[in-house]
Amino acid sequence: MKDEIKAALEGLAAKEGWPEGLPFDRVTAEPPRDPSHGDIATNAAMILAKPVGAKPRAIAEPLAEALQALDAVDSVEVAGPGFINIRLASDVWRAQVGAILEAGAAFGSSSVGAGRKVNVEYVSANPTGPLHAAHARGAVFGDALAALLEKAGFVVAREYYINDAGAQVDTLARSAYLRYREALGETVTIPEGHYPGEYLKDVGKAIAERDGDRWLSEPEEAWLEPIRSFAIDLMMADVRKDLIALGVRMDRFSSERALVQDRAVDRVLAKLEADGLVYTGVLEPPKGKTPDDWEPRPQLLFKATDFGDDVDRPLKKSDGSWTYFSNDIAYHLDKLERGFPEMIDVWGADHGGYVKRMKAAVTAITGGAGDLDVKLCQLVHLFDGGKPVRMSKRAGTFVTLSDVLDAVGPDVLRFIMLTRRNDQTLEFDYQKVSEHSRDNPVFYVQYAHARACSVIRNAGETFGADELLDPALSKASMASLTDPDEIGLIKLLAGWPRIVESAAEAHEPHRVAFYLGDVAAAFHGLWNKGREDARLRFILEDDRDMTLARMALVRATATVIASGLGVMGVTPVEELRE
RNA sequence: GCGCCCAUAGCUCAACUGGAUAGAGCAUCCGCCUUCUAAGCGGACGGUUGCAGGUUCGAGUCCUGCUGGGCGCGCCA
Repeated sequence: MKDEIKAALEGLAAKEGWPEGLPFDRVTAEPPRDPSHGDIATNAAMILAKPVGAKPRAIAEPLAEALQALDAVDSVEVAGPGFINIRLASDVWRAQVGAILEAGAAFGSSSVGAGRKVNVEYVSANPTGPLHAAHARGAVFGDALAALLEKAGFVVAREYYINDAGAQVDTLARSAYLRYREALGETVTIPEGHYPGEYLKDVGKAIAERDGDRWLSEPEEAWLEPIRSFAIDLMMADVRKDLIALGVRMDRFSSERALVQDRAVDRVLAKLEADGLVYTGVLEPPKGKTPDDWEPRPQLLFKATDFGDDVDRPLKKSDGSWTYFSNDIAYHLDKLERGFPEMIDVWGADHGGYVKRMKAAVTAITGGAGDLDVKLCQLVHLFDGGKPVRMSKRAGTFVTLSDVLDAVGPDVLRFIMLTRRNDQTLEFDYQKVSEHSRDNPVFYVQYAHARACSVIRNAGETFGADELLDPALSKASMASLTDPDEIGLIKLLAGWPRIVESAAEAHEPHRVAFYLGDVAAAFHGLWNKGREDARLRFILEDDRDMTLARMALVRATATVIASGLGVMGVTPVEELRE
C-alpha cells in the first residue's frame, strides 16, 4: 500500500510540477493508533507542504482523489492537520483469513532482514557457578530476540561467551581444589575470597574420582591448570543443562581463553596501534570513590575518547596481562571476522558503565563498518505470594535458574520475562504468574489458543474434522464474516507481519507478548458476543457456510498466536483442563 | 563528583522509533452463565506523561537544565 501511495505522490508531483528531491522517505503509511481513523493513514501532505510551498490540504485533496481510484480502497478522507485516512474495502480484509491459513506457521515471516547476518550474544555468565535467576531474563530476552530476527529474515547466530580466562576461574580452581581435599577426607574451611557454594562439592568429588590423590602433595603450579579446566568444563556442563531446560539452544560457545591463546588479543592490539589509538598514559583517579590502594601508574590505554567515551580505557593490568576489556575487543573483532558486522550484546544492568567503551572499541576496530547494539536487561525481583524470595538450596545466596524452573516451568518463565521492556525492572511473583486469571498474561494468551482449538474440536463433531483442516478452510467463502468485531480481529491478525518487522528492527521482543495479549482479548471478546447474540456464535449447526467461515477465522487466530508464542519460545497448549 | 538507565491513571505496565482525543490489566462500582471452556466478556470511574524551558505543522517520545530512584566508576569479569 505504501508503494501505491508513493506512486500516487510521484504522479502528482509530475503533474503539478513540484520541485525535485522531495523528502518522500519521510512519508509514512501505517495504521493509525485510533482505528476510527481508518486502516491506513499517511502524513504525506504535512511532510511535503513546506518543500512544495503549499498548504497541507492543497496537497491532500488531489492525493486523496488519486488514492480513491484504487480498487482496494473503500474510502479516503482528509482529516485533522492534513492526515489522509484510507479505509480498505472489507473484502481485502476477508481475503487475509485465507492467506493466513495458507501461510500457516510461516505467516508473519518477513524478508526485511534480507538474509543479513546478525550475531546475538547473550547469557555469557561466568563459568564459576550455576546460572541464577537473574540470568534468566537475559537468556530469554536474547533467545526471543534471536528468534524474532530470524522470523524477520535475518540470519542469526546465537552465541555464549565463556569468561574462562581471568582471575576468577583461578579462584574457581582453588575453591574446587579445597573441595577435592574435602572429598578425600580432609576437613576444610573455605577462606574469604573463595567460592563457598555447595555445588563445588560435586566438582571436588569428580576430581577425586578421576585423579585419585595425585594432587594432594603437589604445589599449586602443578594442579591449577588441570583442575581449572576440569572445573570449568563441569560448570559449563551445568550451564548448558540449565539452558536446555529453559529452551535455549546456542549455536556457539566462544572461549575467552582460546582467544587469548590464539593471540587474537595481540593481533587486535597491533591493529589499534597501527591506527594510532593506543598510548601509555596515567589515568586520573575515579571521582567520589577512590580505591584505597590507588596510585598513579602509567598504563597502556585505548583512546576511547576519540569515539565518544568519557575517559581512555586501560588495556593491560599492572602484572602485564590483558584486561577483560582487551579480550573483549578481540572477541568482537573475531565476530566481525566471522562475518558479523551486525552484533547485539545482551547484558545485565550492572554492565551499563561498559557500553560506551565497547561501542567505541567496535567502531575503532571495524573502521565504522561494524554495528554493535547493547541491550541492557534490568533487574528481576523475585517474589512468592508477595514475599521476596531469597533462599536457594544450592548456591546459598542466589536463587538458581533451576529453582525458578522447578517452581513455574519454562513456558511461564519465558513469557513473563517478555512482558516488560528490557530496560524496566521486572517483578516476578511465583504465585501470580501461575494463576489462572485475566491478569496473568501467560494464562490469558494460552487460554485463547486452547479455546480456539476447543472450538475446532467441537465443530468437527458436527461438520466433520476433514472440513476443518486448514487447506479446506482456506478456500471457504469468507463473505459471511461481516460483524465489525470479526473484521476487527482479522485486521489485528493481519498486522502480525508488521509487528514482527517493527519489533525486530527495534530489537524489542516484548512487543510480541503485548501483541498476543491484544489478539487474545479480541478473540475472547468475540467469543462472548455469541453469548448475547446466538447468531454470532462460532458454531451454528444450521448454517454450514457461516460456521466454516468462522472456523477459518478461529484457525487463523490460533495460527497467529502459535506463531507468536513460537517466537517467544513458549508452547501453545491445545487444551486447558482442570 | 562523573557516566548510563528509569520516572506515564491509586497499583503494575503499554504506546508501532515525532502523529490526531495517551491505552490495557488490577483495584472500586454496575451488568452478563438452561447456550461452543464465566479460567471469560461488556460498561463506569480514573491523567498537567516528575518539574521548567527549547526544537516544529505536531512532543510521553528529540535537545538543555533541574528533582527523585536504580546501576556503575584503573590493575573484577
